[in-house]
Amino acid sequence: MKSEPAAFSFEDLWRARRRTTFWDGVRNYQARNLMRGGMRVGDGVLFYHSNAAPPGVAGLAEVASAARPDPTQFDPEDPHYDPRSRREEPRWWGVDVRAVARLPRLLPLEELKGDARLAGMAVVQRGSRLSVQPVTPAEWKRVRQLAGL
DNA sequence: GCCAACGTTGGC
DNA sequence: GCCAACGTTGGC
Repeated sequence: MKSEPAAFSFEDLWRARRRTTFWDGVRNYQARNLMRGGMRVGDGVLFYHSNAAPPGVAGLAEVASAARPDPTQFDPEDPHYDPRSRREEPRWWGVDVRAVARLPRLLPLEELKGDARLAGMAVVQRGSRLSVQPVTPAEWKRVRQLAGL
């Protein structure tokens, strides 16, 4: 799951109450579908810093709730307000995410790209903009290994 | 700041 | 349903 650290970093999550936050603001159907249908409580999450110097995996987290409607879609004052959303049929969903482990070091995208075993990983593909991406068990293990865990 | 890649919108 | 225009993402 990607976040711009200037907006919300892994350290922000680590310091949050119960190290948990609701992952709101996702406005992409593919990413929504992954959160709503592709996640189970307890699933591992790679917390990725995008638009950062350097970009990369900043920490480990986990899915901490089932998906539920994102309240920001109904709030006209919120930048993620979506006037097309109706409460009877919410368009945008999110999950709770809980920080689980800091990494000994940030694992830069450049290293992910340089690792043959991660060649298929979504985040290393050219033009990969999706903010929520699936990670295979093998990729998960390899990332942990590279990060020094 | 640049710009390629991508998703969405809306005219037709 | 097509596709050009547009806005956004995100690496560099």
